[in-house]
Amino acid sequence: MSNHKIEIRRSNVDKILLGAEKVFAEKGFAGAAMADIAAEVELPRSNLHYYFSTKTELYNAVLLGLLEVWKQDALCFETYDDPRLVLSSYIRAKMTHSRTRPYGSKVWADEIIHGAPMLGLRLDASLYDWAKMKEAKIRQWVADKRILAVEPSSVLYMIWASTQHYADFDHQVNILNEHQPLSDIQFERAVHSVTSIILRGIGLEP
Amino acid sequence: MSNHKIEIRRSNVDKILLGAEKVFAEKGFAGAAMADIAAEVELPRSNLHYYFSTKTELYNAVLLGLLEVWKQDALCFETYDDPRLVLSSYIRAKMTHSRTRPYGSKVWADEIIHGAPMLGLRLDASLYDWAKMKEAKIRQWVADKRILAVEPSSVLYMIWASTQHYADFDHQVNILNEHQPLSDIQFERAVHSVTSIILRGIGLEP
DNA sequence: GTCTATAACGCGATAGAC
DNA sequence: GTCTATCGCGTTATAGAC
Repeated sequence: MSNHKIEIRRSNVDKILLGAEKVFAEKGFAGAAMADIAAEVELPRSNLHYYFSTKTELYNAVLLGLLEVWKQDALCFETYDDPRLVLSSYIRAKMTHSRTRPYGSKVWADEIIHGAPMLGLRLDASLYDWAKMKEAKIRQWVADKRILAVEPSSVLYMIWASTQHYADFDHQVNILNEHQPLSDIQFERAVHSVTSIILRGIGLEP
Repeated sequence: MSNHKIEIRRSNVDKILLGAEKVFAEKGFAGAAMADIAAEVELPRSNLHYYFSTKTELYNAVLLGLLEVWKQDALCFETYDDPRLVLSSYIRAKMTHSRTRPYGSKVWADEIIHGAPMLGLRLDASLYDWAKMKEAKIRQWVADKRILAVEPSSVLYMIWASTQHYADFDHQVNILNEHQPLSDIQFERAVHSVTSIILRGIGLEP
């Protein structure tokens, strides 16, 4: 295949993945029609089937891409050791993705809420060891009396839930913000609030 | 209509609403077929249409019932004044509903995530004044120096997100709990963790 | 690689007998 | 009030021309 054609392919695939992320976020897997996605990316329906033979395959490609993105957010657990630094970096990374990839967050939430019918056992394989490592680190901080005696899983869940809320429930957030999306300043304030409540909540001075 | 028939109607309507809540939670609005709901409640499809003429009407009935349930959880904002008492009561009420009505929580989350296409402007009408009253109370606590200077909306969002997480993302929670639903004891621990992190996070000794 | 036409199917909704 | 049969639409996926 010529370089030119490879270029076309990559550009189309990327465009389709991003458009599909938006449409799946807005309508859910069952509610999203391939025609909707085709309209979003301005390509004919059958062109989508050329790159992704079924809707399920396209949806799975979107999900797998997101899994990679989420994992990046938690690299700070490996690079740092100080609980204040690790957690504030993690919260900021997740909040930033809630702002830059809100559709992705919604697709992910939708999939988990419905019991991960597509991810299936792959979720288990991706999630378990990854999350247990984070829990172990938090548990170690507790053992070393660097933070208060808290349930590690609860801390993780509160961070996931609180940060993703700004993406997944943005409709509600906007209503309560006088029907406006949060400004950059308001968003920065939200990052600060979530961070300081979590840090202080586990016994750290923010 | 005779009392007997009224009884049949009420019993059937309740059964359908509860079964529909489960199926909508598991498959989403578009993914849920009337046949699925009919199978769940063991009634013929057309019987459902007798009570709820369209799928949309049934779905709306489920949503409106949930709105009432959620509002009940926040009554403590009116009955108490002490921030510690109000917030711990609210968190407990919401956690309890996450445990007893997980399907309801998921239906609600699904609807908001997709931009409240069915609730539409009714969400606005139900949510705005209701939430602004809670924010005002938190803001007053800050003004009276009973809690730290926090963003009232962030506190609400963290409570909503953290408590609902145990229902909406139970699939993930269960995976990380060795593929078991949380036991009563584990759940009680989770309530305690969320409560103490939030309270301490805004400057209260739990 | 792109696009049109169509096959095959699932689903919501209703008509009408009981 | 209950149930069976059916209509008609929307959707996925593919076959095949260009």
